[in-house]
Amino acid sequence: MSNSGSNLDRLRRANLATVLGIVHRSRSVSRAQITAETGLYRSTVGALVTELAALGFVIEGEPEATNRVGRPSPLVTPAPGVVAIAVNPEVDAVTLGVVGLGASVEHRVRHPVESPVTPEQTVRIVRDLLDALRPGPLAGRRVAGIGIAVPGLVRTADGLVRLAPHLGWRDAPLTRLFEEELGLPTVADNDASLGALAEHLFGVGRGVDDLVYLNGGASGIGGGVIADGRPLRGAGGYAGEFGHNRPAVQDRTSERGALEDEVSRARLLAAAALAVADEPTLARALLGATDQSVRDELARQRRVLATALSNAANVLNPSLIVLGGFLATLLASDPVGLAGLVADQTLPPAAEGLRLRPAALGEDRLLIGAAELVFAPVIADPATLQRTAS
Amino acid sequence: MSNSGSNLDRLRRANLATVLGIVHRSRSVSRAQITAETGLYRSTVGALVTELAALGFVIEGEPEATNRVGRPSPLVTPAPGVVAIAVNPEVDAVTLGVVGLGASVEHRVRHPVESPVTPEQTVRIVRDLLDALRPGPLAGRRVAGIGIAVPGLVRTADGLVRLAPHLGWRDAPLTRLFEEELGLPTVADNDASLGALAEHLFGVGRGVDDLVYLNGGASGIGGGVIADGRPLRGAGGYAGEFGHNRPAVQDRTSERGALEDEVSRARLLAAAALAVADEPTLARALLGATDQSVRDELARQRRVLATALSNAANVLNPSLIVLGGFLATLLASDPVGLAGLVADQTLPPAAEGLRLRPAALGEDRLLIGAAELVFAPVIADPATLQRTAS
DNA sequence: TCGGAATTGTTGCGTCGATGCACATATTAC
DNA sequence: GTAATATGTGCATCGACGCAACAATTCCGA
Repeated sequence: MSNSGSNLDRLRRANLATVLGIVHRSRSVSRAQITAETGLYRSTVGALVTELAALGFVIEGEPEATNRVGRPSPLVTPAPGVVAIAVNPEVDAVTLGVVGLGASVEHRVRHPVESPVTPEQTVRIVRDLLDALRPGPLAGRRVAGIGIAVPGLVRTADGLVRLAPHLGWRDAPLTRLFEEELGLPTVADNDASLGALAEHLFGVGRGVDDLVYLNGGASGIGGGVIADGRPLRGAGGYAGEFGHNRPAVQDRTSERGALEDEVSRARLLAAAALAVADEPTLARALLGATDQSVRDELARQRRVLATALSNAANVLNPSLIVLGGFLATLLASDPVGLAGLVADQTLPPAAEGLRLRPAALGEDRLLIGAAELVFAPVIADPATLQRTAS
Repeated sequence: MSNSGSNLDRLRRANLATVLGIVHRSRSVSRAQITAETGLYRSTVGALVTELAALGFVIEGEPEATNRVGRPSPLVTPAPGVVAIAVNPEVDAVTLGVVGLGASVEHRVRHPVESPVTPEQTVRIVRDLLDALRPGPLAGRRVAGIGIAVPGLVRTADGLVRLAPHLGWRDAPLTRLFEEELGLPTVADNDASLGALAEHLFGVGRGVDDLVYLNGGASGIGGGVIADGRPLRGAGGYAGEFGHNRPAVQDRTSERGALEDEVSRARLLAAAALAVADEPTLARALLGATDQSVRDELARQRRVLATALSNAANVLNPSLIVLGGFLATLLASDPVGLAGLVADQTLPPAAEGLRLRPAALGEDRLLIGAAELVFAPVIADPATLQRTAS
């Protein structure tokens, strides 16, 4: 109730944020490009970049060799001194990443576990991993905070994990635990929402302001939405749960009829007669199959998926739908066919501008998304991050 | 590519916009309240209000009689001198409204037509209506522009009506026609999207930043979404078309299976054995019915609607779903039952924070929404609107 | 090889918006 | 009637960006 007005301080902070955001998203830009993109004057951009450099966020390097007249403009790049810790607890492992500005994943550790971890165990594992990294990748670096990609519903306001069925978590105060035990600012969000964010900023969705991301994994279908260039979170932060939607299905094969009951990795494994398989293996088996039953199951799942995607397209009118995990395999099994099914059930004007694409970022996706969560407030107000080393 | 930076000009404009926005949404606030809400200093708010008054957007009136110590703070209210023209072409009439800041509908004219109008006829009707109003309600007022609520898909970027099936319009350059013929800046959007905006700002959705609005009319079901306090438009502006979605339906009664095929006013009229009826008549007939077949049809439609609403709630996680038209009647026929069906199919955390409510604004809704479209840029930059009279 | 054109960094100054103090003003409480 | 409280008003100050002039660096053509 006391902050909608703006003053010189905020003006400065907003411009610092704009410049740092450009450097972050572009990974490397000349000062002249920043001038053009912001519309600010040369001298102002100079001062802003100098301040960001003094704060340790960017470094000014040698100009790029461009073949144009005029004085070369120095290249501004993210400083390697600031990193975020990205954490992704899953049923079979806890993955930790050290991610710098510009979404550079500088280190990744996968810590396998035999049974799903508790929140407390997750904290301990992360602490041990961080202790091990401190002499190496973390030496002399400022840790801006910890970002956690949770396979479940996270109340984003306070990082309470309301429900993570496959981990067995329920109303777990995850970020509070991390902040108390590790003393680092911690934020958490749903994994698929972070995947959407990562693909939007650094993947196939670069420059696309309205996209839907759907990921198919062993534990179901998760999703995230970018609307008008910003993550769509909803009132509590639970938005994007496409997997639990009930689309119209011609020949229902499950009782509940939710998207993730009808379109599932388990059914694909069964159709391909595989017990367990990693994603590339499953994709090869499915895409190379000549067996009619396999192709029928692929076609059935494509039909159900198409209706769900059309429902999303009618409501959200994205210009891009990004598919990850086995949903990318479903797309690859018949890209034109799936796109046609979607177009048939989508209002023509909305269908016109719609593309379907496989996700691009691979295994770094969730780490980049989780780091983005950490960097967002830092970029929004660079001056607040303390200079004290980690 | 040259505007993300901010400067003193923008700072001033942003603060003017903030203050005018507060006055617009609150209809009447004291300067002290503005000071508290913006966090700006007294003297700054004073200067801003004075400038807005000089520009003719607000007036400072007598302080309200509050029983508190201290010097009374003058009341700031929207000036009646600035109005928007709201237009809503429908199959059987063209409605025009004169709407002031603060969403005050000062005048409304309904111009019945025998057959659906063309875009060109709409322009002519509006011109004639405006000519008639000029000596009266428009005398001495500045017209900020024209906002059109179209029952169809509108490409918001340029106001091209891609498809308005019930009017028979297709790729009609509506706003261009208006601007050429009437010389007033014109904007257009889907009617339900504007309904959502109006309910968010001045209806049941006041203060709710994440809501879904669904309206049931004779021509089908339209919808609009407010996400994070802003209208969700999508890439082209076609978002919110819930009516064309295909939710899972237990006993499908239509071939296509779209929501608006299964949940329709025509089926309710048939069940109530009415040929034609206005909304209150239909509501009375349905809610007072003891006939089992009527109650069965209501229950059937509620079941289908519940699945569609759950799908929306899972994806968008709103804290409020607003139902208008005959959908409000469906809600009224069993509020607890419908809410229960929705909760059953929605993820528990998302269902927890979700309310279902009937729409509040009545027949002014679309006019207010359309006027909002006109006022938005004016509020964002008050200094641009010319002082020249209409 | 050299000079002109083009582009961009650098520096100092001007402009302008918000702030905060001191003071004036208006109301309530006692 | 006086004290306390809250708010409007005028003025000096601070600080951020824009601008103009100059310097630096490159390309290009004679």
